Amino acid sequence: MKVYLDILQGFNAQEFQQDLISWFEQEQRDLPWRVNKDPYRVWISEIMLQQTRVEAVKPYYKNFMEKFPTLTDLADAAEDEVLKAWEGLGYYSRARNLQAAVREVRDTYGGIVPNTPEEIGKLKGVGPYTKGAILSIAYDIPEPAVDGNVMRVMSRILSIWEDIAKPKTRQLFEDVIRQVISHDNPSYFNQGLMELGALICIPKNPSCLLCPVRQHCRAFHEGVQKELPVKSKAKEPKLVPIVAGVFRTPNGKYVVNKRPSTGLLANMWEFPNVEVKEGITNHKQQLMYHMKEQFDLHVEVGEYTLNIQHGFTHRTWDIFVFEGMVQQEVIETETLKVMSREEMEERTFSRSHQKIYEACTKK
DNA sequence: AATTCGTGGCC
DNA sequence: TGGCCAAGAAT
Repeated sequence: MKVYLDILQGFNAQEFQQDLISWFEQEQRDLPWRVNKDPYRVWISEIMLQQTRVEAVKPYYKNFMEKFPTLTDLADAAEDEVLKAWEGLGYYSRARNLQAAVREVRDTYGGIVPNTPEEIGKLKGVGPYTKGAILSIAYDIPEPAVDGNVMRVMSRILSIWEDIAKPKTRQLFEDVIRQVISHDNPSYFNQGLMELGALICIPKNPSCLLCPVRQHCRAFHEGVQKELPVKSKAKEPKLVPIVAGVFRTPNGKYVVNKRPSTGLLANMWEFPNVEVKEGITNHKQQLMYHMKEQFDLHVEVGEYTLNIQHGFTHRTWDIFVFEGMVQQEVIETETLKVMSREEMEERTFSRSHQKIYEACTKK
């Protein structure tokens, strides 16, 4: 905490609050979730706005409020109906967690959204940001609500050069906000910071000449507003070599398996494959060994066919594809099947394996 | 701490 | 056109 005292040295928090809040009173956008402070309505908006743009949320929010006007309506609704109302918004676990949390409020808190950090923070889908947003906006409680906007704005205002991509950095900004938040109007203070980040203090080419708090902004005075915030890029994806086998049975069908129900590409179908262990150069032999170990299948591996690269956020698969034949009858299980082309068309394969499929069935 | 989870808009 | 996101949370 001592470190932050240096950051706030000479910063006039009170004038900053006034300028920010006055601006928000004047310039705030007319948004459907700003008609009142109903905690339920605020809650829904905050969940929908997670990682989602305002313009995308608007129509969903309106529709959602017509279908589920009160907390009780949402709690009593069928889950399918809720998911249907969420269809197209993305991050669907938000909808499931939201309804579970709303039911928790109905059953445990008599239908009243709790107003303490401890209680509200326990609700499913309510993390540090959403907790502070509901408490401040709906209940006028001076809690930080630190999202990407707030970190960008405050890193410029106070010239903070910590990497905002690191999870730990959010804690620093929460501590800073606790020191400078308005206790008279925490709602407009928090919303003002986010609105400023959305309209003026935008990521690229911020409109500093229109900014209501530029006289408080250290980055502006130092001319480094475009250098902030510091946000490290995701590190270069690691190249992961993989050997995959397109094995056919004597009657022309294909051997495929289903991925585990958790983790990367959960439940998707694919051609049998294995990550190449470091130092192993004999791909053919490793694939044969994998088929024996994993599926107890003796296979004959033919010649190397093609190479495919497929990118994810943090890794790139470098797939070496071999074609081959199975030398015995395949015992099918839930996760290992022999399929014709027609049967495969009806299953879900990951993109990478669709590429393999197309390449190997073209001829 | 690192991964995963969706979608549409932007330059 | 393809990266880069945008009012994060769960695991």
